[in-house]
Amino acid sequence: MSRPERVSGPTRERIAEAVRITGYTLNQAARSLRQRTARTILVALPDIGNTFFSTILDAIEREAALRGYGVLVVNRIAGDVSGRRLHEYFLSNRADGLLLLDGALALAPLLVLTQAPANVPLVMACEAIPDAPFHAVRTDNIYAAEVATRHLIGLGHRRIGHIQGPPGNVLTTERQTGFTNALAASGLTAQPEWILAGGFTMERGVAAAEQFMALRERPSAIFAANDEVAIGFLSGLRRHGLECPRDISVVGFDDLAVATHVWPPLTTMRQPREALGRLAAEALIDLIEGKPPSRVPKHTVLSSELIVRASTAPPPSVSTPLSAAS
Amino acid sequence: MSRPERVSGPTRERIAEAVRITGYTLNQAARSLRQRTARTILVALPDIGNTFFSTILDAIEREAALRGYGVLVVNRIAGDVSGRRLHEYFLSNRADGLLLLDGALALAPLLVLTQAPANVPLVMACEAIPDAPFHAVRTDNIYAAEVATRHLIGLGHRRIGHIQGPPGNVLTTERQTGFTNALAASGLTAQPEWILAGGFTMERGVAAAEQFMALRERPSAIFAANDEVAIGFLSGLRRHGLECPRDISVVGFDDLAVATHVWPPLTTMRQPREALGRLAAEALIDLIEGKPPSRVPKHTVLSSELIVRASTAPPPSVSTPLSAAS
DNA sequence: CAAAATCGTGCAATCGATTGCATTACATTC
DNA sequence: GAATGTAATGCAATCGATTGCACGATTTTG
Repeated sequence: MSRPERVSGPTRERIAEAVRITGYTLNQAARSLRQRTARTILVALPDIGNTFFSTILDAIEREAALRGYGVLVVNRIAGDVSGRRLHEYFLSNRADGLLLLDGALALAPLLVLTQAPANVPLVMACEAIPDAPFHAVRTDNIYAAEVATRHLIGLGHRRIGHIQGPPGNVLTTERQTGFTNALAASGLTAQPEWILAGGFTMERGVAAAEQFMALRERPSAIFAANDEVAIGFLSGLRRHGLECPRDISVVGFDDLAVATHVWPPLTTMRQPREALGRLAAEALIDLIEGKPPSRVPKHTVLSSELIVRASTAPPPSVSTPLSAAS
Repeated sequence: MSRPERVSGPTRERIAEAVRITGYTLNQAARSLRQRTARTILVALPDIGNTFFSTILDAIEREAALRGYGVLVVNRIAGDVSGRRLHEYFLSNRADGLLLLDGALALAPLLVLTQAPANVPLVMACEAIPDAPFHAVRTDNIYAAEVATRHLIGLGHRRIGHIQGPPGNVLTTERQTGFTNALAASGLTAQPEWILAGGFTMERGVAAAEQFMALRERPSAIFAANDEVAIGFLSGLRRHGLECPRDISVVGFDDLAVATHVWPPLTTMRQPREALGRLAAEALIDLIEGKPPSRVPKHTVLSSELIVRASTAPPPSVSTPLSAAS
């Protein structure tokens, strides 16, 4: 069944006919055993419940199905420090490759997994562990954060703060770096207390709002590490009577579907989630099926796009923005 | 390895030791082939990208992992009318059971799947196909819709409308039935044009808002089939300058995480999503591992809870609500 | 103490598709 | 026509864990 080109045309037809009549279907377990292949990829996520990831998972599943692969999911892998759970899937031959959407895992167990003798094909998506020798499909977070921050500067804001992502996450570092870069390029700096502890959840956004309200001197604009934390932040501010964008401007990151529908509609950096998922799945399956992978891990870098909505406006004191058009 | 009780204590220890030294792990493909079992369940979803489902998937994955099962996901199965894709997973022995979260599938192919000779264990979750002989874990949608509608009536609303779910979905019918029941019990009826075409997405909610704005006589309150459509509806109304709850009250359904953080925070029926997912996975795995299933399919019915937030208030004209406390 | 029952271990067959080699049939070349 | 080559088919071995039976050792029972 796996190499029909070996038999002649007529015979192939006879076989197809027999398959039709008897309703034969290939037993995947037997094939897996013999071929040492599972036609399945394992997708490891930090949190399926998060729309950001579930949309990407959607794209992954679609691409994988097209190429005849099943998709196994493991969620909340962060707790699995030793990578034990992931290892088991491969040692037991249940999956052919790993698509990793969590940059917070320990590097060592992953190296063990990808190097001889295991040699598990691995592609990281969205969150790439820095300097790790893995293929990755990601966006340029530093640059995108610069664009977001420049947007605020362009509107005339001078006191600009940042809500961080979760501690220890690559994206947190990158987005904050872009933020700082953009400020520096305009000769601005953020007070240390304007860097608010955050995370990637709405609850953390609410907490950041409390932290914000307690500030002596408040920024007039905030660049939030993602949409969820931005939405929570806005919701928290509202309880204190602050209004966006009248009192404060907020930029998010991701462009979740809900970002257009909250009030005010959120200005944000749109990440090409569909493409991220699709390309990552493609890359992984190519790696699985292809020749031995090139020694240098390839990074595919997609770009994000600024989507301007109503959550950003010139600061209260400035009536004529310096370069709002940019 | 699969029945350690067959060997004596000392021997078992020696084996454990050998496993440790050699780093042996069981080849799942070989076991699957011999045992005709995959230790994997297949979860079929209408849309992973939707938070509602992804949260449930989260719970399913957790429960499955506890019991040593992997989770394969198939998304957007609605397009697969013949059930071909689902069939293949079982014919090829890749999964031991099916957890179906989509009530919109054709019944016939599912019956073929669950009956001899295939006999695939199947549990439906959330959306149970009516009168189908399958086990199910679900909530009482009719009753919950009644509760939601009664809440509006209790606030003093008399002109109450409904945004429907997607056509052909069980939940659409059930929630509308509960809505109509509650009105009838209070001697009220909804004008036919107050029943707005909707769906389960924010986009449909925006469209429903347009439909709403075009009405001659507008309801003072709306019961929406779910939170997403409610959020889209509110967002659409805002563009026309209508304010909630001043001009209109809205009740949603599901209690998505974002429901607290939109403006105004949404009054909604909370569905126990974590429990739905967990119990469904439990039921399915019991079915897979257990004795031949009882001939009568069992429905586990969980209840939803009214969460009152700021999107509902007495109607503009009524200053003293009749029984707002209820 | 013999007979019966129980327990533990060893062994060969099995699940079903794939794989590479051996064999046969047929076409091509000198 | 013989020799060489190619294409198609047949066949047995293989992947690795499980399964049930057979056998020997040990304990229980009459």
